[in-house]
Amino acid sequence: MRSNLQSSDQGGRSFIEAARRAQIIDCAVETIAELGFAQTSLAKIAKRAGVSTGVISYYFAGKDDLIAEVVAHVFTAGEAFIRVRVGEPATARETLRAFIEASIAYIAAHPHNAAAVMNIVRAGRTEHGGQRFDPAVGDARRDAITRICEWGQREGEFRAFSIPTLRIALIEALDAAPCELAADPDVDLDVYGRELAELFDRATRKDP
Amino acid sequence: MRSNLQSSDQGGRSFIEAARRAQIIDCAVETIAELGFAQTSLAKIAKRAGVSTGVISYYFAGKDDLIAEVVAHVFTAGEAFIRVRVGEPATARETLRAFIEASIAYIAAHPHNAAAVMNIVRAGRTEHGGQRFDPAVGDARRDAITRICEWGQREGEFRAFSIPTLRIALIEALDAAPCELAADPDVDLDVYGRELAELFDRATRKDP
Amino acid sequence: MRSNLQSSDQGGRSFIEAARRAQIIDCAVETIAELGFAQTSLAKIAKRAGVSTGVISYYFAGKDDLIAEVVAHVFTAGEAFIRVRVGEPATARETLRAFIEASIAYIAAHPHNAAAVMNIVRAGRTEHGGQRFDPAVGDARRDAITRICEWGQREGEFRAFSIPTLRIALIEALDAAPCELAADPDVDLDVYGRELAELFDRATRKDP
Amino acid sequence: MRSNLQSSDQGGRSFIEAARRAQIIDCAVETIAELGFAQTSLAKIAKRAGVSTGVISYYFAGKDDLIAEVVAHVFTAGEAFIRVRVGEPATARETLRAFIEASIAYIAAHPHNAAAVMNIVRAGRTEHGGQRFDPAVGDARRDAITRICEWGQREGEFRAFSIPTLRIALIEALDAAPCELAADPDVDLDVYGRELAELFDRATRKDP
DNA sequence: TATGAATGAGTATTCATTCAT
DNA sequence: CATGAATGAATACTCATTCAT
Repeated sequence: MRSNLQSSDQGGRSFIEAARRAQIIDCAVETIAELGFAQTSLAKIAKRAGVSTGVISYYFAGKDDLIAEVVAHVFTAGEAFIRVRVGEPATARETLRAFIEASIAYIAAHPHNAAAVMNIVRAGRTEHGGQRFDPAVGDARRDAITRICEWGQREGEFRAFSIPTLRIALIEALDAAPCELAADPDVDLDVYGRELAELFDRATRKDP
Repeated sequence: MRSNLQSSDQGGRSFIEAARRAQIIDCAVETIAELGFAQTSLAKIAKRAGVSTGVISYYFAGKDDLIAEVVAHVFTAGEAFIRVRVGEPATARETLRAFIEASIAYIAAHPHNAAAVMNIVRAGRTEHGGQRFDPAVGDARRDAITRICEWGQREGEFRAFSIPTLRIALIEALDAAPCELAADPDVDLDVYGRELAELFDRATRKDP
Repeated sequence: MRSNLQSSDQGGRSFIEAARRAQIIDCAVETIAELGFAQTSLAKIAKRAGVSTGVISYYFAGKDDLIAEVVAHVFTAGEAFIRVRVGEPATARETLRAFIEASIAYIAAHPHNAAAVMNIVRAGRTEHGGQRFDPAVGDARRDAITRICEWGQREGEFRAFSIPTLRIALIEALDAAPCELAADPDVDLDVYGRELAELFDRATRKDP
Repeated sequence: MRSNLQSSDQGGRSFIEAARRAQIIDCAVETIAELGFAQTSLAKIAKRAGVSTGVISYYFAGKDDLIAEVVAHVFTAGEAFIRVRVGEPATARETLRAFIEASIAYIAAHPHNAAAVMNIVRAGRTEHGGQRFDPAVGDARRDAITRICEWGQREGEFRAFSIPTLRIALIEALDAAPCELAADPDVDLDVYGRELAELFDRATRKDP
């Protein structure tokens, strides 16, 4: 979107618009995290946001669009958080550990975000297994894991495992964390993150 | 009424009843596997079964009852399948590998069953993370994994990892398989199972 | 059961039929008295009777027919009970008192019968106020009251009140008893009957 | 938002809302009065109102809420009507007569209101005789009758009858009026009211 | 922009009734 | 005679979406 397309009152409209959208997305996150995706309706989101239901329809093309934006928003924030945390370790092994711990750290830092999105992603499979909301949204994460694995295998740090299999196992283990946390708020995510890092380090590294 | 009449009557009745219940459970499985749990209604299940919606209410106390029976049916079948496949290996390591490969083999053998139940279980989280349909249904599997891990650690085959963490990672990796298969029917579950077994073997075994 | 017994022995058939009908009517009474008319379904009646729902349809033309028979049965029994109790007093005043006390005595003797029928009668008004089930069923009672009043007025025992008005007030006061008793089982119907008799005696008698 | 804007906004909103609620309550009254409570569904009420059934759910929490509002609305209106009509007579006897005649006058003035509510109240008894919709709604009337009786007995105007018995008889006689009127529109409620007043005056007053 | 009233399709569930066995 | 499986209409209620204001 070019700024001149924003047209007449660019700044004002887009500021208001961005604020409203962000507010609605936040309320959607809270509502889903609290009630579960299946129990969440636009009316409840609107109520939490203190606006009328029409506002949501005004700013989003529909429920699916809102949900897709929720997912995109959380994934984007998560990626940024994780990228900063991971930094640029020298080895693939270090990177993988850092990636796992950073992923869990994001969940610990924003449990509602994570819970909402996992709720959506896991609930929202549709015809023939496709994800319902923007299947591309997790691509960056999948690509990141793939790159780490390829790097490690290329460098001889990692053994010759099937990357897709590892990727699935890792993503699922990460995505389970919000559910576990929601089910038992006393779960220590630090421990979970460290244990997971150790687990996947051993699973991937070359025999000594 | 003579006893053989009685019993044949009962046999006939319970045969029809069992057949109808099985048919409806099957159709529920198919529908959920195809459309996803959230998109599945009793009307759609009934339509697939070629009966009126009233029939479902006639044989099941309600939607939750039907879903619970679907889950119970699939889990029970899965447990039996896995128990036979696993047999009684001599070591915990062997048992863990066998358990993982048997679990994936069940999914390969009954992909719709597995897809439906995973869909239900993952979609059906309620307000505070609790599972909606008979949370006890997965207990047997959780217990089995826990016992294998405790056995291996006791015998010194396994290192001192956190059993809950491993259990979560393993269950999630297994439960992801139906989704992956649904998303891409060309996925080779044999490979997935073997890779997973190797992955978790390395993750759990004591350093050589 | 052989067909010649079946066909030739009408007594047998009508005995079975009468027994079944009586059994179903009884169970309908119990169910309505316990659950209320609106909460009563044929399935519940059948369940209480230990028969299948088809049996009810077999012996009664439909739900309305069954309900009408329930009402008729209870009214008939009540009339007989009351007729015996009232006997043949010498004066209209005595007869009115006896009628009131006998009516309440019947309710005390068969609270379920009375509760069920009052539930039906009061719930079952339909378009434009007509009673839904056999409006003629209460005619005998209405006629009886009318005759007593006419007698009393003719003989100069009663003052010149409006007979329809008194009849309504009296019937309603009698029919309220089962409800009161159901709402509070400790209600003393003896007292209620005597008080009502005194009340209507004073309301009808000629000034001394 | 300035207060007058606020109030005009609220006024506008609550005007539409109040109007719709009133319209729906009216249609519910008409439907119940015409078809009877048991035959009344939200769909029929909505159809009469010319709106979709969703509108009723929009303005009322559910069927029970709507019915409760119907009852409350009619009872409130009735109480106000009766209070004005009765005024403040000097004696308990006069008050009782006035109360009875005013009660019947209200029914004559708003026959549909009265018919609907009586239909609801009489149909809506649940399992153990309790009233289904806001049992407290008739308390004011019961209290009023009780107070009049206590007053009259204290002052020596009334004889020593059982107040609960009289109260029941009186309320039932009043509540029967809408049914009688519905069954036969030619009934002269003026006569009915005067006759009832005379009847209960004689039933309660002390012997001369 | 924002409202909130209104819609209409969709939800699970209940029930009187029918009918092959 | 009796069963109980099956129907199909009706029930209250929910919700995403639209639209006049």
